[in-house]
Amino acid sequence: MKEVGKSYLNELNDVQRQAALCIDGPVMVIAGPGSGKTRVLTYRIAHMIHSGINPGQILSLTFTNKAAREMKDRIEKVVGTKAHRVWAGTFHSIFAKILRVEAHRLGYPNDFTIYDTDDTKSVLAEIIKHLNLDKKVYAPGLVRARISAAKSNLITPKAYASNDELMAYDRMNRRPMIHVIYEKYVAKCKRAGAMDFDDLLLQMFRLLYQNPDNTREKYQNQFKYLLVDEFQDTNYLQYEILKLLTVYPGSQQNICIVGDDAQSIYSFRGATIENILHFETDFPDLKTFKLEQNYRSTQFIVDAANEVINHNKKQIHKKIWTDKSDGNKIKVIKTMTETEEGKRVADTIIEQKNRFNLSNRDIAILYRTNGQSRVFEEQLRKYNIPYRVYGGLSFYSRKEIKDLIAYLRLTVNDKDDEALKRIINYPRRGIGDTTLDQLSSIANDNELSMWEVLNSVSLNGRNKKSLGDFVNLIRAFKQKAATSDAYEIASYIYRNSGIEKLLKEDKSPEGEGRIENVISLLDGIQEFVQEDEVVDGEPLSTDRSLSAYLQSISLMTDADEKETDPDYVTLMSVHAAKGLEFKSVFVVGLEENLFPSYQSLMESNSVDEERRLFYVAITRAEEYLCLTYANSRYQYGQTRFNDPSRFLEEISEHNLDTLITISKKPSFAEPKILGNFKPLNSRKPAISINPADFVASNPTDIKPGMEVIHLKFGQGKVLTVDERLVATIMFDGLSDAPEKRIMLQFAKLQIVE
DNA sequence: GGGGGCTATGGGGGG
DNA sequence: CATAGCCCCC
Repeated sequence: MKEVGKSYLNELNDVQRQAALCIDGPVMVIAGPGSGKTRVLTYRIAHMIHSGINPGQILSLTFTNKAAREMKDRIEKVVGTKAHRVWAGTFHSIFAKILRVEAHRLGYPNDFTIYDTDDTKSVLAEIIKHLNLDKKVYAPGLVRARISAAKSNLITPKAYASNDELMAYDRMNRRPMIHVIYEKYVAKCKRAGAMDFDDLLLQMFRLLYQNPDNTREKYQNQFKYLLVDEFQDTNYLQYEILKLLTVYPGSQQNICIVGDDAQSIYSFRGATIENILHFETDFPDLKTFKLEQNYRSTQFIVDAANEVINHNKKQIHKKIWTDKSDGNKIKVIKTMTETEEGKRVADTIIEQKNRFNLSNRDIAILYRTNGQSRVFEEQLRKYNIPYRVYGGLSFYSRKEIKDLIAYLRLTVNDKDDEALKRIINYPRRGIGDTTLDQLSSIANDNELSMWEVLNSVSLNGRNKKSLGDFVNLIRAFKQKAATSDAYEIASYIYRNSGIEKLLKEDKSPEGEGRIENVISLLDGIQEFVQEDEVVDGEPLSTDRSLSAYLQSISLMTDADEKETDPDYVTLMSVHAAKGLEFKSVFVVGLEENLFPSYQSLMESNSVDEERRLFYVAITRAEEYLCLTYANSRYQYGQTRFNDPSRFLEEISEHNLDTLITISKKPSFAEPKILGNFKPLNSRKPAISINPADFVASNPTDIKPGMEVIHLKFGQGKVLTVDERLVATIMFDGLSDAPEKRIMLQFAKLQIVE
């Protein structure tokens, strides 16, 4: 598309155009789902650049790297390669980039390590152990959450200890030592030259607030124009950083925030909608725009979404509407088990592909928890439908990848104790737990890194050689790293650390998969080194060091990886789907205790957040929306029976397609046997099998020839019972393998009178 | 110090 | 059900 002048502005509606053109002073855009928010942001930036603003002065913060990359691509289509000069990225990645230049002013090395959640928990576990605290009471995950919340609210360890509310809360939960752990954790990270995810924000804040060498003015001048996407998901700390960058004498306050309170789904990591309210008072000259027209979805979907979200009381008033009047009603599928749910979804995908000529890439399956992906994967595989699972175990969290990366990390930053602990005995070199404990104790007591201990203290007999070999190995790597690019050193380490040899010993398919993964990691490093893009006559990046590479991947998630063949069905969590859209969307597992989640039902108010999450889920759909739930679900080693999700009832019937009740044999689903079938929109949620009504018969009473009901398999006839009380039963409802062997002592059978 | 097998425990979303 | 952690034995 060749653009002359500013004709791109014709592609915006009135409100969108006003929001895009209003580039001076504070602006707030409240943008409903599918309202063209990204389009506004894109054209706004394009317009800025067209108006002569230096792209390098524009800072555009998003929540995923993917969103940032998309935006850059779209800006590039309008303004050309100058788009690359825009600072666009996530809060974490942009700040990490800045801190790589500035960290030394705060007492960190510029090539600091970024600790992921696992590293953090491992550091905490060590501190908890060292303090002789019970690790069951001080569960690292819990402690991490407390510390993370403190950092996100700018509460230092000292402030934490003198904060009555926090201390009282910890005492009440019998964890009065959290503030001590917090203090030690901060010190230990600093000693290790490491920042956790929260530190990337916190240290950026310190850099601006404490202002060493006038860094505050430097970045205030650097970033004259700020844009923040998904503002409802920012936390207190992020907001304070934004204020430091924009609120100062003489500032033009060119900051544009875009958000939707109805799509706030990250309060668990400290996001607060309060920020929107504060924004209005902190920037009194604010101009507000509301984008209310939904261009994405058809009428039934928009209506349903409005119905659902209106159950939340606290909201910024807006009315989302669409002019796409025709469309398909929302399909609801109920199944007996989660396996059947997977099968029905796969069937429906085949049907949609044939009837509506959809490609795989038009289709997404969205779930509340990553663990739900498995059944859908199995069924899609059966039908040979290509799919891609996002989230869950990311490439970089695979063991073999983490192992090699740990070598790279230690080579770059020898103070990185977490990396050292991971590889000091991998591959095995006879350094066991005892030695490791001693090392870490000495390190803790003397406030040294383990590497420093290894290099200074003379260790006793038995391990002397293996420890010495390890030190020499890492020294050799460090020496090589000084003169090599990231790829050369990484492949050198792969070959010489013993990892290659170890992996090649394993001839199993899994083992070969691990080698492939490591090879593709090395390929990725090579790609990084060979990056040759030139913008405005300058190379995009010049730093090909290992350190630069590690930083580039540490904030990457699975969802950010490049597509090779783009025609896949997408499987992802609802959280990960935010900002995306698909022609056809399946939202699965709509059951109480799953969506809304069990945890959310325990805490007051958090059902509202689950509802917003559901709102996000259904508004991803353009034309076809299908909601599914299963009557029973195998969870945590047992069959659970959950009511249909309350959210289903919040959609009125005229937006829904006929409820499909699925069962191979109708008799299985007949109310007269199992009872309690009710239409979906009745006041009380439908409970197809109420476990409370089910009375298990005494195992010894069950004899061959009897008709029995099984909670999961339905009705069947007992064929035999053996001496160990194992019955063979022929179930009416099971077509594949109707004969099941049931252990009567677990009493899931009721005799039919 | 290493490895196998058993038990207890947890169990959400992500940068 | 998965995994971490523990115990026990080599």
